[in-house]
Amino acid sequence: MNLKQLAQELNLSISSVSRALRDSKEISEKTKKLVLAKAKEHNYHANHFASNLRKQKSKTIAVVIPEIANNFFSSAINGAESFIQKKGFHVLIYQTHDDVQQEVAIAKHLQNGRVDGIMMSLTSHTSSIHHLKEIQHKNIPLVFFDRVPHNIEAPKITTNDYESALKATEHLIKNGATKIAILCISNILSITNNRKEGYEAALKNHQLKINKNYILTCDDSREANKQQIRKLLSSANRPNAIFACVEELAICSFEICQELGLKIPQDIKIISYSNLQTADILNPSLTTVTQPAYEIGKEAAAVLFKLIEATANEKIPNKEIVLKSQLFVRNSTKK
Amino acid sequence: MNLKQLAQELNLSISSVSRALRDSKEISEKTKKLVLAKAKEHNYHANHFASNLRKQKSKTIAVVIPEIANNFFSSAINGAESFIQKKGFHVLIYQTHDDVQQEVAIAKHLQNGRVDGIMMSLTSHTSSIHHLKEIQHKNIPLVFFDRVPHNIEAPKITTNDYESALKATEHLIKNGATKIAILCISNILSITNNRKEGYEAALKNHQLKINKNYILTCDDSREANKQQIRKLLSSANRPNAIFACVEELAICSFEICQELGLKIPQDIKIISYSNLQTADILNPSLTTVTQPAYEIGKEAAAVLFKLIEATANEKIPNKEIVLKSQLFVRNSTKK
DNA sequence: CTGTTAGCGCTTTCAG
DNA sequence: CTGAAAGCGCTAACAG
Repeated sequence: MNLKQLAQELNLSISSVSRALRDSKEISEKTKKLVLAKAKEHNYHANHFASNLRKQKSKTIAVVIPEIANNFFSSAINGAESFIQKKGFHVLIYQTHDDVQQEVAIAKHLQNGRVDGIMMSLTSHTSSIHHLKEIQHKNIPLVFFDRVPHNIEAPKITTNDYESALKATEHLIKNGATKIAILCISNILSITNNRKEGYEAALKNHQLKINKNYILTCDDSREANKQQIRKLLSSANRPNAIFACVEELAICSFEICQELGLKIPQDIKIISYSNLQTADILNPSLTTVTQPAYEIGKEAAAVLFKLIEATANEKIPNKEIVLKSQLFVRNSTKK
Repeated sequence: MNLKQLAQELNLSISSVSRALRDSKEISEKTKKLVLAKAKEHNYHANHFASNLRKQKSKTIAVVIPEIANNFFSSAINGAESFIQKKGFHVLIYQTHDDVQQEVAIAKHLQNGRVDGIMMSLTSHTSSIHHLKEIQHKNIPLVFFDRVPHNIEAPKITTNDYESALKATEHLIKNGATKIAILCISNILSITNNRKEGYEAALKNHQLKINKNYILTCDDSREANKQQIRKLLSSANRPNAIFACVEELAICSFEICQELGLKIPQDIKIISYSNLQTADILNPSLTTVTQPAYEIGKEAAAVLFKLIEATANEKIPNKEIVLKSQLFVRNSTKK
């Protein structure tokens, strides 16, 4: 069922029917009703591709993230969607699985014009930004969030990793920790660097030495990470606290502690960046620093729409918006 | 940059360029190379809408789920995507937020032909299936997973809720539970009914009476649910075990236990259906029954592609495929 | 208020 | 092997 057939049945021209369906004020109420009724009767829905081709816009936004089965990103999507939906747009989700090649492939694909805007969070290994520049050259509005590139001009929404890490580390120090290890992920990402810097600043502020052996850089291999942590926690000079940059590493640490018979928090305190909303309930010994995932997604979407709705002559500043993380200590926040 | 412009620059016809780009064997290797080089130079990408309009297919699949920020569904999407991507298709995700109206709106929207197939998991309140029938009438391949309707002919992928609930309840009984409560969600959903039936069967098998007061039907209001559980656990005849049909209800129970000073598992044992992969690590006192979320998504996608790839005369049976859940007891499964 | 018409950019016969 | 041309279904400028 298409416009042509509808028009024939109604003895109207295609354009009148089209206009009636789109509630144009050039059409009389009477015809509108007639058309609407017929359309409903035949369960007519305008072809998406034809109208998009004609209008050169799709009312859809692409969200590119490393992994969907990740509490942070799924919450961020939720925030983004809440905004996008209000605008009557749709969401197309692409996962890179933290693989640069896939990120590049997706970036190429998105140049075909199927979306009106793109929200992106990079893989841990993205260093070349050629594929991102290409998108910008095609004038497709582009906003980065969380895992953002530092060498490209574009709006970026991030959290204050530095400050949060500093607070988290200080929390450990205040609770008696003296030898604090940090578990990082890939150090290409700015989030890792910021978190590490916050950690180091906290140590300095409290006259604690930075011990290189206490700084672990982990990767995607769970077993290798556990081995590193095991070595650290079995060593003569083992730390009495751990700051995990991501939850996965905190969980690995839990397992190693159990393996080695170390008690939490007596023998060793653990604090973690976490986006598993229920983590603190499921495990009272885990103190967490929580990123406002939902808000980041929502804010990124809001900025993206500013770009989309901006007229050609208007210029939106490419500033970085920094949202605050929350230190979430179970004892002090629960009644 | 479009075909026309490319053709002009190359002194070729539009159709030749189009063919070359799609690697047609009607084109000489020489011209192909020329075309490919030019295309790359100009960073050309075929317009998605134009080619879809022409070909009447989009190589994209819609996945409709209640909520993305939910471990089960995000894992299911992951499984689906792994399959869909291999086929060179894309994924369009729609959230209903467990709202029937939104589900209907999405179903209507998807009739515009923007996707080649649909995977769907219903809201807890979907009872009318008119909007689902409409999709079928438009001959858009449709597959249901997890939250499936019982009164419509279509492929459905589910887990064996009955058997899993039975095993979970028996696990409690074997560990000394005699008064077992069940926390259900909306009883329109077949999953709830199956889980309840499994629970009841286990009780019968062990000569335990079914106590109506021990069967709670919860809804979307966290506070109301907690109030119900609080009442149950403060009552004179309080149960010594709980089987939670969803994790959220287990977490509520934890909180109430803490509030009332009940010890787990001494005073009360809790077992839960759970899809939070890390739940057992984060909380050793929680025994879980885990659905194979990833596999469900993957299987649903596989079945959907059978429908998509089936020729008109072929018929794919609309049978329900049941995947097995896993009982996940920390002590017995960890080394 | 309604109709005619010219494309949007691409694929695909059909004709050479 | 290459080109001309029709048309996917819709929208919007233009004409009445």
